[in-house]
Amino acid sequence: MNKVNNNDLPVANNFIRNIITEDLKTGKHTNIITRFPPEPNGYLHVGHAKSICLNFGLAQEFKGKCNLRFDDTNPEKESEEYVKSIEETIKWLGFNWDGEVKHASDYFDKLYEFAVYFIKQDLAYVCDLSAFEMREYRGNLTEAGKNSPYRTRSIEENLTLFQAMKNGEFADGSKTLRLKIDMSSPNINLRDPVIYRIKRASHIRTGDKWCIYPMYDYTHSISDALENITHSCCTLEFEDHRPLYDWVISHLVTAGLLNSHPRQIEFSRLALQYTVTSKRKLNELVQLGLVSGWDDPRMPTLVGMRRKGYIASGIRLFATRCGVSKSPNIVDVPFLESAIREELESKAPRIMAVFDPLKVVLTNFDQGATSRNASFHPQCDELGERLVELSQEIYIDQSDFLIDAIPGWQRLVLGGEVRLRHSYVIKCHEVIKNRAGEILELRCSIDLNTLGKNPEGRKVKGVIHWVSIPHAVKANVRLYEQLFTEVQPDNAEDGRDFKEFINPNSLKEVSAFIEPAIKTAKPEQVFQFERVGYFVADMKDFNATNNQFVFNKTVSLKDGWK
RNA sequence: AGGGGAGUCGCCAAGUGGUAAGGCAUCGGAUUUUGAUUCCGACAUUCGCAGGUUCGAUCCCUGCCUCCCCUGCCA
Repeated sequence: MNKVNNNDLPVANNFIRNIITEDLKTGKHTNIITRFPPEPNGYLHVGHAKSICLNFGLAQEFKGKCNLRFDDTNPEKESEEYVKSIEETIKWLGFNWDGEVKHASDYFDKLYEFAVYFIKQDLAYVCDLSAFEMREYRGNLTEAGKNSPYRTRSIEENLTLFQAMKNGEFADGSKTLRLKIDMSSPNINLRDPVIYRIKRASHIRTGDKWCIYPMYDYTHSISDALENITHSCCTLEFEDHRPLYDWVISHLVTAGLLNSHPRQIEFSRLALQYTVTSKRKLNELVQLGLVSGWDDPRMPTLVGMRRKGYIASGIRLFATRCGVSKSPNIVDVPFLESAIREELESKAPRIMAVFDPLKVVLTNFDQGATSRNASFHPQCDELGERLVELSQEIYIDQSDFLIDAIPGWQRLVLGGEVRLRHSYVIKCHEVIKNRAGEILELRCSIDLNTLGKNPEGRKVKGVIHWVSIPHAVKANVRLYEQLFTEVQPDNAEDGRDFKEFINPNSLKEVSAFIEPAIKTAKPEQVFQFERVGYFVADMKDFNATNNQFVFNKTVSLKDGWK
C-alpha cells in the first residue's frame, strides 16, 4: 500500500496489476485500455463498485483509459432508467470514462458483418433446433454432445437463411446462428455456441431496426477488440468462456478483420456478509415491497449506500482494501464500516443530538453563560464553529444517567458530576420520579467555574452530550440494522429462501432532539452526532425550509464501553 | 462424473526456493471537554492434508481432501 492514484487511494498489489506492469515492461503494450461493461438491466451494487474501482483505478494508475460500455444485447431486460442510474452512479463514485459512452449496440452492423464472415468460412451455421432440442443435443457435463442435423448446411444456404433471419422472415426462437466449433468439447461453451437469436423486442437504442440480437460471448469479445481494450477484467464465472472469447477474436484477427487481441482476466466477485447481491433477489426485495426501493438505505446497491450516507471516497477505500484475487471471499461488514468511518471522520461536522430524552433542570442556571461557540470538529478547524445555546432546561440521553453507578461507569449518577460537552460540569442533586417510580427529571447544578477549563482539585472524566430544550429541533431519524439475520442469507444450509432471513428490526424510525445548527444543513450532508454515530440528511426527505428534518443513520461510532 | 478455478491469522490479502507484508477485527496501554479520533504495544514456529526433491519448501513434484463455477436462444 504505497502508490497513490488520482483519487489519492493507496494501491494494493494484486495479480492484475502485476500482469499490466509486466506487459508495460516488456513492451507488449505502451498504454492500457480497460472497460467497465454493465448490462443496463438493474442498479449497480457493491460488487460493481469493486469492478469500477479496479477498471477505472487501473487506467488512472497506469495513465491509460477506461471505457464505459453498455452491454445492451438483450433488449427485453434493458431500460433507459438503468442506463441513467449507472452513468450517474459511476460519476458519483468519482470516475470518468474515456470519450463517449460506448454500447455493444454501436457494433451491431459490424457484428452482423463478422457473422457473415464466419458463415463464409464455414464456421457458423443456421440451426433450426428448438431450445429444448438444442439442450438435448448439447450433452451434459460428462457426456459429449452430438452434432445438430443442420450443421452441414451449405454456406450458401446459411447465408440466405441468416439474411432471412435478419429480415424478419422467421418466428422468434425458430432459428439461431451457431458457431461451428466442437460438440464434444469438455468445455460446454465450445459446443457450437449460439451467437444470434431471433427476438422481436424493441431495443433502447436501435428501436425496431433489428429482430436478431447477438449473444454475450460473441459480442463481448468483439466489442473489446474493436475498442482496443488491452485488459478485459471480469469475474470468475467467465473463466470457462475465455476459450470462446479467444476463439472468436483469433479468427477475426487472422482474417485481418480485427487488429487487437485483448486479454481477458478473471477475478473473484465481492461478497458481503448479511446481504445478497444477485439482481434477481434485489429485484424481488423491491417488487415485494420488502424495502422501499432500489435506493433503500438497507440495500447493497450503490444508490442505497449513497442514501445511507456512505460517501464515495469511503466506498472507494473499501474496494481498494478488499483487494483483487481469485479466492472466494465473504467480506466482514465491519470491514466496510471502518472504511466509511475513516473517510467520514475528518469530513463530518460534529453536532449533538439526544435520542431518548431525560429532562435536566439546571437549578443555578441564571448565574451562568447562555451560549458558547463550539467547534464543529475537535481536530479540523476548517469545518468552522456554531453557537451552542444553553438554557435552564436541557435534555440528556437516558442512557447517560444511572442512580447508582456500576463499575467503570463514567457518566452521570445521583450525587455525581459529569461534563456537558462544550459547556459546564454539572452535579446531580435530585431525581424526580412519578408515582410509578419512573424517572421524570433530574435537578442539577452547574459548576460556574468550569467553562472552558477543568474544575480545580478533582477530575471529571465523563463527558455527555445534551441539547437545550427551547432551542432543540425535533427530527425524524431512521435507524438501520442489517437487512438479514444470516451471514449468507442466500446460502442457507437447509435451503431456506433468503427472504425468510429478513431482519424484522432492520428499520426503526425514532425522533431525536438536535441542536438548531442543523437547520442550515443540506440534503445528503453527513454529520456526526457526537458519541452516537454518523447520520446523513436524507437526500429525498430532508427539507429544512419545510421543517422536515429527516436523517438516516450511516454508521455507529466505535464504542469502547461495555 | 467431464472441464475450469480456489485453498496463507476470526475477515480481506501480499509474498517468495532461504526461513510468513499490510489492513479490518480483537486484546492491552497513553493522550482526549466525543468511552470517538490520535498514538504506542500484542496478535500465523506457520501457509488445506500426506509424502517426495532440496543444505533448506508456503513457494517445485506426487497423491489426497475441501469449496466454487459450467449442461440460457441471460449477461
